[in-house]
Amino acid sequence: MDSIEPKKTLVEQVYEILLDAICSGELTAGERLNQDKIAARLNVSRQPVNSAISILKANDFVRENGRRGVVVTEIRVEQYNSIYEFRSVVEPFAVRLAAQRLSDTARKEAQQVMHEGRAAVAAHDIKRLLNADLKFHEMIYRWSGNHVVEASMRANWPHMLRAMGEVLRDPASAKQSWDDHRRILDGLLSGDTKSAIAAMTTHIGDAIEKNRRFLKPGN
Amino acid sequence: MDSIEPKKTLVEQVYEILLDAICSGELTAGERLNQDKIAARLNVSRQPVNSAISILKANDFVRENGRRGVVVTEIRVEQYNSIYEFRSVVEPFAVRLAAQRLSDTARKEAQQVMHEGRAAVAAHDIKRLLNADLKFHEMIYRWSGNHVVEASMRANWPHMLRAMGEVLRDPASAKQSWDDHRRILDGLLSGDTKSAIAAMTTHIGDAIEKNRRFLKPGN
DNA sequence: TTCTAAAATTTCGTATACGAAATGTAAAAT
DNA sequence: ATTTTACATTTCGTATACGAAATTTTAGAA
Repeated sequence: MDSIEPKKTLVEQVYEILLDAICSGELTAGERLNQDKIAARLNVSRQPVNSAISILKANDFVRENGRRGVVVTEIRVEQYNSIYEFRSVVEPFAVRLAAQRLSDTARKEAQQVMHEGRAAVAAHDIKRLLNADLKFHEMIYRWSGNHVVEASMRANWPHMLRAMGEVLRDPASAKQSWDDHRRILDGLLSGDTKSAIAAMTTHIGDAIEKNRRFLKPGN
Repeated sequence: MDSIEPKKTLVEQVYEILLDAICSGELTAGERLNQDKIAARLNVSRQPVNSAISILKANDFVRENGRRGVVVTEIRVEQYNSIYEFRSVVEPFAVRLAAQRLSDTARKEAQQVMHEGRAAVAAHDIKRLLNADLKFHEMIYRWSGNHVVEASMRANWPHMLRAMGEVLRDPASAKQSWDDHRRILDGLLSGDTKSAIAAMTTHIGDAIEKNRRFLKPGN
């Protein structure tokens, strides 16, 4: 029997909708958020919208306008560099931890995730690719058994989504990415931790390189 | 001329007050937060309290009760292990980055922070020690020039505060801690990056060891 | 007394109301 | 025509109001 799902409040729903809109680019950087309009659009009162925006602000997805209300926080290339610099240490670390703590169901789970990833590559579906990518890395974080690793990366992922769409539009990059994923999992599941870590390091290094190429500086 | 101070909203003020109460132990783990009482206590309406609690919930400082309202999230020893495991990689990394990006004012800043740290040790003042410790590590994060490192550690710091008080109550530990800090800064400022990183690694390793001794399992 | 069920009370999420500050507009003064 | 100033409008932060769900209390039945 499954545990009871905790019915989401309007605040949480609004938060998720707004965050998704920001990450997908529906709300562009610098764009102002009008509480009345959002409330009307979502058919709720202004109150849950106001609360949701407070959370977005606390998590740095929007910032004070100075004048009135808030605007979507601009992301600078510098911030992507920071995220990738961070990942270049944390992701291989997660692999190292995962290697020590692999569970019995890992192999089955890995198969499913790889399958979905390959399908997304074949389908050339950006949204699906982003989702599959998230699933892969979240799986590694989970396997690491370290909740702080999970939480820290989860905090950064929405920011990354805003850039990854660009990179994954290139089919060759998408395929390369899942070849890397394959190599990481092979290493992990065969007990060859060193090569798994090396594969992850390369994977992130490549991602940095691609971002540098696809993202124009000055953003 | 200084820029205009961004007057804090009630929501932000309430959030900070509640977070501080949680970190300092004034609100204990498992304790329920009553919106009406908090609002009355702080002389505000329930509305900003409600918003602040939404943020606390999103950041995992409180959790749904199941019955009514929210309670302060319990911290398990396992979570401290996760935080320290995380720090054992991120903190030396921050030192490595800081070494590459040291600014001109670093030496002066280091002196001030060390001075305050020594004073706090001498004064046997826990609150002051916690604050000085935070200041030291925040300085390193800042020097790293990586905002994600800064943000990730800032997210974890409140959780850590809840345990650090215990450890720093031991004067010997407090002194040891600032001897470590000294060694880290000496390495950084003299250009001996390797020994700075090694000192930080030792520092975190010691902290893990102390936590293991001071914190009873099962918490 | 102990159990049960209905009534009263709490307490939350959300809607609506209100005042203040910022923004927009239009008429008067230059 | 341009600038200034007074007035209207927008829009936010916060207070208050309201309904629903959970909890507690109360009262009657066993």
